[in-house]
Amino acid sequence: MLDLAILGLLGDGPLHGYEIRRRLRAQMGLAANVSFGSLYPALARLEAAADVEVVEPDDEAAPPPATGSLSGERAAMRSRRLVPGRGRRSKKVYRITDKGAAHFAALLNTTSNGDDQRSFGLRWSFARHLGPDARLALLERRRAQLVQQLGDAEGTDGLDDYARSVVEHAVEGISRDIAWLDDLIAAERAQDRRATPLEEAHGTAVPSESSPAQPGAAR
Amino acid sequence: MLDLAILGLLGDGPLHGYEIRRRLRAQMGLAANVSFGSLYPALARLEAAADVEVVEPDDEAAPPPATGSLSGERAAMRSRRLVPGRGRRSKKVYRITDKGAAHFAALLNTTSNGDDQRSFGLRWSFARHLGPDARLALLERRRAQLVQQLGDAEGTDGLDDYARSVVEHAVEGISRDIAWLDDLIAAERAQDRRATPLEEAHGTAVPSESSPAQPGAAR
DNA sequence: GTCATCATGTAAGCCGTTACATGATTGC
DNA sequence: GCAATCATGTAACGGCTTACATGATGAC
Repeated sequence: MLDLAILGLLGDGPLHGYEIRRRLRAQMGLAANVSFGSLYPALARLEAAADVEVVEPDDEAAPPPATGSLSGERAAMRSRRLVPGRGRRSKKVYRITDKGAAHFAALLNTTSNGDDQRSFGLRWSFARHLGPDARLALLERRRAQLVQQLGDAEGTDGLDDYARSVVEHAVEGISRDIAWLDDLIAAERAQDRRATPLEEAHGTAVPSESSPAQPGAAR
Repeated sequence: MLDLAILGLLGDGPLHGYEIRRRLRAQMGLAANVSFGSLYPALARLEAAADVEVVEPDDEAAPPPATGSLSGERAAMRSRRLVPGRGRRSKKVYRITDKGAAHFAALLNTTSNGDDQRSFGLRWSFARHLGPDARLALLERRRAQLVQQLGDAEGTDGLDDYARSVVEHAVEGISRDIAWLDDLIAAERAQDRRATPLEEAHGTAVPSESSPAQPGAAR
């Protein structure tokens, strides 16, 4: 799960560990309170597996700016600017490799993982890397989970006011999450219909980079 | 944290492991998906520490029904009914000891613990065992945490629609949680004022079992 | 008599945290 | 030059999950 997050962030441009952590806090589902004690070993592991590589300071022009993502490029520039001599210490900027990109796609499409709140938020953050079918599948799997959680809640008999308030608040939160998912599902369906106006939808399973995403209706 | 939950549930009457797990799913903040692999070792640990003890089948009349809590007593009866000969196997019903009750109080009042969502939900479920001051402190500590999380979120610049929808939804959720806490805090304050109408509040710090709880305004 | 469910337990291992140790950069 | 912050790393440890193994009970 950490690997997924790291590779996904690195997909927008090279970053160093400290910055990766900052973005995880700020952007991802939050509560993603990754500590250095897990982040750096994870980076080392990914480097050993050749999923990422260290960007050497005189290493420019290599990454084609085709994929866009201004923020990532800006961050890379900033870090390059901040390293004058690089006496074999200080910042270590990582870049994702082709192998890493493939690994990322595989992780993202893995259906077997237990999607708890964080896992779902993380995956949905990277939804633009998924095909329309995979997006819908992800949303509906999450929805089913939440519905089941609602079912588990049962009645609040025998609970005092404090305990009951916790359960009721939790139930409200889950209900709102389900409503949110329903909106997202509707938006996805609408976009799919727009993309293929008079076609019978058939085996378009999980194409990795089909429509340009950016539905504009995701709220 | 698991210990806290177990001891708290056992405070309402004897239970066996399977039932404890069922209640954790159903009642506690949910997502408390404790598995047997952690529950049973925890019970064994608590038993070794004399925080809980096994109820022997011909062991009745011992616990005075003073503390109330119908559901707990009913569960105990049921389990007793279900054990005819008890050939040294099947259900193991646990009861909390005085030592365990003290341990529970200590855990509940511990302020140092990192209160994430679950931890807070769990503690607030047991808020009736806390004094008015401790209750308010718990609420306000949690509120401060959420406010800080909101601050960490920052802007959503550079994010695509998918990632932005995740962040925005998370922010909404946190805002709602804060509003909920504000309601609870107001209710607690109102109740405190009702309890001590024309007194200057001074050193009433953390009395463990003062007012009979059940404020009736916690929603 | 056999199947589903209730019920208890053990073992291996992952994933991540806390605490510690250290070096580089920047502002005052 | 000193402090605060940025930045990277290691080591010990802990909690919880998964998978496995087993026994009792009740329904049909």
